[in-house]
Amino acid sequence: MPTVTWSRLGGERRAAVVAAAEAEFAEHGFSRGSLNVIARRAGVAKGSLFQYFADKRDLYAHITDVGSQRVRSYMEDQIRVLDPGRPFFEFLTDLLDVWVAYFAEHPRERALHAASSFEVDTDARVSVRAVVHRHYLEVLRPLVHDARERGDLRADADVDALLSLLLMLLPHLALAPYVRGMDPVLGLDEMSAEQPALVVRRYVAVLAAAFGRSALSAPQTLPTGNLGGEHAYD
Amino acid sequence: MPTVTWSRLGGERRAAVVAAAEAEFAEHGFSRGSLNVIARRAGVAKGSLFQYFADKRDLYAHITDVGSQRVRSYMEDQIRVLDPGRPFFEFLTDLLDVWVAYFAEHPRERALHAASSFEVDTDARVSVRAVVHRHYLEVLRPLVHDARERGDLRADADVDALLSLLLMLLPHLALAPYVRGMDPVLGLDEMSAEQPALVVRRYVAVLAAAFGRSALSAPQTLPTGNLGGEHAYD
Amino acid sequence: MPTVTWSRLGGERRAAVVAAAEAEFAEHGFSRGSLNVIARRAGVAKGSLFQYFADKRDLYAHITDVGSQRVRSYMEDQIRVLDPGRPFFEFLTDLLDVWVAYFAEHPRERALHAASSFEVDTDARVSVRAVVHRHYLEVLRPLVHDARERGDLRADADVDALLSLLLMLLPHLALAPYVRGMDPVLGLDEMSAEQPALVVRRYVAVLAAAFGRSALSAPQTLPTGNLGGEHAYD
Amino acid sequence: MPTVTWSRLGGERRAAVVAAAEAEFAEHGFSRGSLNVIARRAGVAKGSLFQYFADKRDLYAHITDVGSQRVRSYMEDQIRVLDPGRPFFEFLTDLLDVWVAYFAEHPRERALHAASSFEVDTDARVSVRAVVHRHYLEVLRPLVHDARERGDLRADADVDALLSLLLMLLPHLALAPYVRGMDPVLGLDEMSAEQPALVVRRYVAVLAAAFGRSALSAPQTLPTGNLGGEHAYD
DNA sequence: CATGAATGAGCTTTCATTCAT
DNA sequence: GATGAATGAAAGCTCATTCAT
Repeated sequence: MPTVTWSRLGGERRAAVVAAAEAEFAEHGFSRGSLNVIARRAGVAKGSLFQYFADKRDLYAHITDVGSQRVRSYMEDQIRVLDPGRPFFEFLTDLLDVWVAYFAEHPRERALHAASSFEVDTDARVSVRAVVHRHYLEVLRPLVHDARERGDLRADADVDALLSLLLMLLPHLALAPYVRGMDPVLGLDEMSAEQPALVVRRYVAVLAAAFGRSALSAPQTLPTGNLGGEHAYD
Repeated sequence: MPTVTWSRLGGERRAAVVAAAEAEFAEHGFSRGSLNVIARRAGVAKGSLFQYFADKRDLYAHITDVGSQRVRSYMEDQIRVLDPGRPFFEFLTDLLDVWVAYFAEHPRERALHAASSFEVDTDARVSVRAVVHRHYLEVLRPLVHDARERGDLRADADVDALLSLLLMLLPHLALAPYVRGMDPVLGLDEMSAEQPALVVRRYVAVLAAAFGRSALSAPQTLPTGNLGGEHAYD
Repeated sequence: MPTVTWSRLGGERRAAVVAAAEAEFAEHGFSRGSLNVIARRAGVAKGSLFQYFADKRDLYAHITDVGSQRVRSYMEDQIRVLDPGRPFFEFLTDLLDVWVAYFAEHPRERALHAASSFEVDTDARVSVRAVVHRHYLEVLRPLVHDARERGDLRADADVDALLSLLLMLLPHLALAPYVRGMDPVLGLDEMSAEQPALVVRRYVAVLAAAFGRSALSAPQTLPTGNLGGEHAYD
Repeated sequence: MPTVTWSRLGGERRAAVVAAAEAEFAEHGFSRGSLNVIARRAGVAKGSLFQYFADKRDLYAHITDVGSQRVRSYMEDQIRVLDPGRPFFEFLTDLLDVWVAYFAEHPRERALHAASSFEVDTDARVSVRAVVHRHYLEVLRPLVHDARERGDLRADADVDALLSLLLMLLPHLALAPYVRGMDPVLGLDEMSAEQPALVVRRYVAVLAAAFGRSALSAPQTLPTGNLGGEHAYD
C-alpha cells in the first residue's frame, strides 16, 4: 500500500509518477521494469519513490490497482448504456465487443493487462491477478446471476463454470489480437478489422449453446452477417 | 535453432546441457534463468553454449521444444491406450484426467510449462508458445475431426472454437492446481485430491453441451458421483 | 553535545528518543544504525533529531554517555556493597565477577559496549572510547590508589600499568563470552557457566603476582576450587 | 577463498587488485570499503572482482590473510635475528620494540590491522581475527613454551594467561600510538619518540613480575634509563 | 519548534556476450 | 572446437541531511 506521504502528495507529482510507472511496467512488466527509468521519466529522485511506496512491488500493485479500477469503471458505465436487462447472450455479445474495442483503443491499458498476465515473479503475479480477478467477478457475477434469475440461462446451468470460462476469455480477447501466436486457431492475431467481432460471436455462440435456456435456441448458423447489428440469440 | 556444432556433439555432452538448462529454466523461467548456472551445472564452458546456440533465447526455444515433444509423446501413447474411438466426451474426460495427473507427477514438466506461459519477454514467450500450440493442435485436431466424422459432435459444431477453448483449458488444468489465485471460481488451487477430476468433468460437461451431438445428450446433473468411473456422455 | 532544545525537552519525549537510539545503536552500531529507524521508533520526526543533536555522531556520543553512566552507577553501588576496604585482589575478583555478571544479564548494555568497541568510524570510536575510558578511570584509579596506600600493592608497583591492563581486561571480560573468536586461548567464548569466573581468577592471579605486596603472596595453585567463595589473595 | 581464476591471473593484474583493495580496506575497513573504488583504482572492471572472489568478504579475507602473513614473515625473520634463546623477557622487550617499529614504519599494515580489529560486521571481524590470532599464537606459543622449558618462567606460570595478555598487548602496542584516546593512562598516543619503548618496558616489567622465574628477578626500578640498550632482566 | 518530503550518491551483485588463446 | 577471463551496464534499495512550511 502506498505510504501516507503518497496520499498527501500534490496531484501533479503523483500523476507524473503514475504515468511514468504505467508506461514502464506496461512496456517491460514488473520484473523487467526499472525504477531507475520510472524515477527519471517522472522527474523525481529515485529515493522519492521509496517515500511513496514500500518497494517496487508496492508501486506495481498500486499501478495495477489504479489501472484495473479505470477499466472497471469504464465497463460499468458501458454496462448501464448497453442495458443489462436485455437477453443475456445478446447483451454479452455487445459487452465483449465493447471490451475488445476498449483495449484496441487503449494500448497502455492493454500492455498493463498483458504485463500482469505474463509476470514471471509468482508472488507479484498472484497478488495482481487476485485484484484483477476480483474486479472481473464483482462485475460479472451479478450479471450472470440476474441472467439466470430471468431465465436466460438453463435452470441447471453451471454458473461457476461459465464465470471460469469468462475469466479465460476476457484476457484472451483483450490481448490475443496484439500478441502473435496467442490464438493460432481462430486467428485473432491476424489483423483484420472484423476479426475480433467475429470471434466474439463464435465464443458467445458456444456459451449460449452450453448455458443458454434451451438447446434449440443455439444459433443454427454463425451470425457473421450482422456483426454489430441485431443479434440472433434471444 | 541449434548450430551444426550442436548436432555433431556427443550424446553425453548434449544430455548434460539439456538437463542443466531444463532444470534452470524450470526453476527461474527464461528471463531469470542464468547461462552461468547452466554452464556450470552442465560442466561445460560458458563460451561453449554460444557455440551450440545462437543466444540465450535459442537455447530456451530448444529446451521447450524438447520438453513439449516429451509431453506430446506421452500423451500420444496414452491416447492409444485410452482408445480414441470411444464416445468423444467420455474419451476427453479420461484424457484430461491423464493430462492433469501427468503434470501432478512431473513437477519439472509443470515448471517448464509455467515458465513458458508466464515469460515476460514477449518474443521469447511468443516463439515458445507457438511451438507448444503447434504440438497441441497436431494432437487435438485429428481427435476432434474424427469425433465429428463419427457424429459425436453436432453437425454444425464450431470445431475451431472447440480447439480454441481446449488450448486455454489445457494449460489451465495443468497449472492452476499449483498456482495460487489462478482459478478463483472453481477452486482448482485448493488442494483436495478430487478437485481436479471434478473440475475436468464440469468443463467437459460444458463442452459436451455446447458441441455434443444433441442437446438432449447434455448431462442433466453434474456427474460428480462417478469420478474416474463410467461416463454419462455419449 | 545535545542542543539547548534537547535540554528544554519534556522528559517523555527525551526518554523515547534515548530508548530508540539505544536499541538501534546496540543492534547495529553507529555506522550501520539508522536515524530513520530511530526517529520512527521514538515517534518523532526525522528532522527533530537534528534539532536535538548536531548530527548522527552527536546523538551517538550522547547515547554512549548515558549508557556508560548507567553502568558506572551500578558498579559504584556494587563497589560499596563489596566493601572496597578489603584486601585488594580479593575485592577485585568479586568486582570482576559482578562486572561479568552485569553484562551477562544486560544484553543491550553489552551490545552498546561492543558497538562502541568495534565501531569502524575512527572519529566516532575515538570520542566514544574517550568517554568510556574516563568513566573507567574515575572509578578504578581511587580504588587502586587506596590499595597502594593500604599496602595491598607492592611499594614500587607501576600503578598506571595496572590501570592500563584493567582497561584492556574490562571490555574483554564483558564481551569475549559473547563474541566468537575473541579469546582463543582461555576459551571465554566457549559457553560454560563457570568459565568466566575461572578466567577472572586467572587474570587476577597474574595481577596479584605482578603488583601484589609480596611475591610470596602469589598463588601456588590456581584457585579453581573456590570460585565465588573465599579468596586466596591477601 | 579466491577462485581458480584468481590463481591463474597474471601477476601484474593481481598485484593491482591487491594493492587497491589493501588501500581501500585500510582506509575504510570492510564495511565501509567500496568495491567500486577498489575496481576503479585497480583498473579492472567491477565484474572482474567477482571472477576472482566469491564476494566482498572473500576479497577482504584474502587481503587480510596476505597482510597477516607478511607481518608474520617479517616477525619470524626478526625473531631469528634477535636470538630467541636469550633470557625471555629481555628477548621479549626487543621483540616488542621491533613490533612497534614495524607498525610505525608501515602505516598501511597498521591501518589494515586496525580495520580488522574494529570491524562492525561480526562475521567479517570474527573470521579475520581468527586468522590473525592463529598467526599470533603459532609464533608466540613456541617462544613461550621454550622459555618455560629453559626455566625463564616460573614453574607454575599460567602460560595461557600470558599468551592471552600478549594477544591484547600486541594490537594495543601496534595501534595505540596512532589512535587518539586508545591509551589514556600510559600515554602511548602522545607522540614522543621514546614513549612506545618506555611503555614496552613497563608492560614487560609487569609480565616479568607475574610470570618470571622468581619474584626477586622483578625489576626494582623501571628501566627507563637504557631504552633500547642493555636489559635488566635475566 | 516540529515536521517530513526531497534528495541523489552510494552500495553489492548479476548477467549475457565477446574473443583471444 | 573448447575455453573462461573480461566486460560494464543495470538492478533495487538505504541513507544522513536539508529546508520550506
